[in-house]
Amino acid sequence: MSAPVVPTARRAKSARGEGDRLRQDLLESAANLMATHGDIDSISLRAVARDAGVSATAVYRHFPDHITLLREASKYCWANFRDALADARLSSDDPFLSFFAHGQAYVRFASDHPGQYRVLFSNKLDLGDQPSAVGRAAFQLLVDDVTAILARLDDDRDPHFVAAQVHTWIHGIVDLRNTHPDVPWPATADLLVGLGTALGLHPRG
Amino acid sequence: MSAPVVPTARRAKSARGEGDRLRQDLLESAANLMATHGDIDSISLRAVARDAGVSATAVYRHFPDHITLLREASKYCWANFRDALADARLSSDDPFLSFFAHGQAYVRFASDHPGQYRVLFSNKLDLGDQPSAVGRAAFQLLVDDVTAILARLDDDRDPHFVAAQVHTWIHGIVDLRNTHPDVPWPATADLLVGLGTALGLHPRG
DNA sequence: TGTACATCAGTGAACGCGCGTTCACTGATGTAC
DNA sequence: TGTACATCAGTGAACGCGCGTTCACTGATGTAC
Repeated sequence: MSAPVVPTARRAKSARGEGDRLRQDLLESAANLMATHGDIDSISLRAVARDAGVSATAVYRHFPDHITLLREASKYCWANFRDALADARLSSDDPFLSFFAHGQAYVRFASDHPGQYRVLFSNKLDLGDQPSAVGRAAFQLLVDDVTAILARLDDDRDPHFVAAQVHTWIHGIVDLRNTHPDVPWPATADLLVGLGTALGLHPRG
Repeated sequence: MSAPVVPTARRAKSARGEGDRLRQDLLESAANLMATHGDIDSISLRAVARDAGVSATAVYRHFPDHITLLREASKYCWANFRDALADARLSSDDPFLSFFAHGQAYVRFASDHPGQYRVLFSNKLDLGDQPSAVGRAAFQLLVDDVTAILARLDDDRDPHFVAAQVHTWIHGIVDLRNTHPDVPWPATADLLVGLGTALGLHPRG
């Protein structure tokens, strides 16, 4: 039923005190597997170990069990997402540009790492509070952008509501494109411009 | 790792010539498992058989293998979706009412059968052409609604583009709500009204 | 400077499990004569 | 009307597999004396 199991090259043993390197490598491997596979809880501990070039038992030196490995890998994806958004932060304080840059970073993350994106926003695994804290922070970033834009436009709509409109719509755009690449969707850029127009978030004039 | 395996009540054997009843029951069971589980390709043949109260080998009387069972179950979900939309068809030919009824039916299907919805719109399984034919038909229904509405409004936007806007947005709304029920989203009804307003699809006056 | 020893970063065999699939079978029911 | 037989709708044991996890181990490296 699954792909044939092909061991990758054996990983060189870490030097004395550098044992944490394997931990990072395992998280990387898990994130890569998510990126290609797209579904978090069918990724096996042994597959992650194989991808990292290490025996399955070596994983237990760094994670107490399978589920914790997956949870930590999910946090790792959230951290990547946060970094991608942070990198898009502009020195300019133009709220329209900031909004646009964040939107672009969001869409790019989703299309560059579709599996990781699915882990973040289409994940059934119970992960505790930490990752959703990053999610809330990202949403707050969006609320801030929208608040600044509405202020510039003298628009008295509720920024939280408009931010929720933006998020639900963008998610739909990138999720449908990721899961149905065969369907002839309009270009993402056109849909994003259309979003800004429909929601009245473009600069006037 | 998984839930303990509890056999359900043994199913009574079908009478002579009614062997196809089990086939339907297996599809029902698979759809139910998808509805609770939400992920199609980690549903085992044995779990479906167990849910139907039948031995694993009995499945092979109706489906050649595991993957075909899942594919047929996916088609079954698509048929359910099509029926849900068809039931929403109104005798009225008011395009605004028709659009609203279809939207409501879409959202209700997604919230009543989140697992089946995920199978339709967030599914990685390769299923051939048949189900996406239903998907295209459903999208065409949406295009028809939008075309009629734009005609009434003397609006010259491209109906395909506007329909894609509607679909991406509605998908984002229901998908985020299904996968993140804990997040305090605005009410779905408010988001749908907001969608109609933002996209200029409400009747004038 | 040597050496005994503790620690670190792993390995490999083994377990019991659920899985998909194959195989030979069973028992009820319809049908030909 | 009886009876032999074919067919139907399944069952249950068995297989090899990958899985998560446990266990005893190995070999390199740092450290106390």
